Amino acid sequence: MTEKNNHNQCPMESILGQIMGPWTPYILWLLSNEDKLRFGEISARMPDISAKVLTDRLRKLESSGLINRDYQPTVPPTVNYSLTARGTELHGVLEGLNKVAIRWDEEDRQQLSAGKPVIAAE
Amino acid sequence: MTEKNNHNQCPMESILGQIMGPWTPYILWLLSNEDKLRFGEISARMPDISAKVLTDRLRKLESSGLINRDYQPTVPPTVNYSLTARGTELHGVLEGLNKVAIRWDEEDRQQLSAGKPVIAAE
DNA sequence: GCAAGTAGTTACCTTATGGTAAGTAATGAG
DNA sequence: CTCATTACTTACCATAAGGTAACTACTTGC
Repeated sequence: MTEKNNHNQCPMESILGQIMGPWTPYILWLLSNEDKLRFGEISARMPDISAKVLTDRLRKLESSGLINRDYQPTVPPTVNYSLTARGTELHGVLEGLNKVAIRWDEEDRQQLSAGKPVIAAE
Repeated sequence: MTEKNNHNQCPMESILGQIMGPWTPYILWLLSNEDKLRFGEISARMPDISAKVLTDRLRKLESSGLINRDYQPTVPPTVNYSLTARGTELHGVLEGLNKVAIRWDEEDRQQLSAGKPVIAAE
């Protein structure tokens, strides 16, 4: 990790350390929309992440208290992930971010179809 | 980068690719509160980031169109960074995140002073 | 004429991160 | 008896990311 340990300075740094990093917020976003997903379902929605890394992210989110891991010892095993109460508190933020994302995406599309290059400034 | 290129799938992935990653959202958070900061000021507020990495993050944010770089050829040089119009659109999201961060921080402090260990579950 | 000050850049090296492939457990199907 | 299934774990290796130190430019102050 680059963002060091938590509990040092401002709360913002601490929360960023928990939810930032590759894939992590996207996982939260998926779970915040579907309330329960199996490992394989998450994996299918994120084809570019390897099982190793996905496991790692899920473990970290679990130890931060943001997601629950529900292991059912069926054969083959069933593991469901869902947001904790704390995890659901991020829903509003993630939704807000998604709205911005959609807006920018639309703007960029229009720019693109208008013939302009790629980068939008100012 | 791990989150690959942009413009593939959903807008969320694209925006996360731009603002995610170590330090980046914190830089945006700083700029979204102070509307203009010199390189050295950002650096002072983030003592753990090296000049090399900070430069890299600022360049990437600039090329994403989220911040402006205003280089004044004084001696010694003055370089001011500020959010672009697009960059300011993240203010609400960052503020929302900060509110959650502060709430969790308070909760964790109370748990801590109540004697409980470290990790909060469910 | 030497140091200071800002905002970097560059080279070099170490560490962290991530991918791939193989293995594991338990059981039901064929 | 073997395969398929799920959700991993482990070992091994390649690449990416980041730190440190040194260096640049230009002018003012001493």
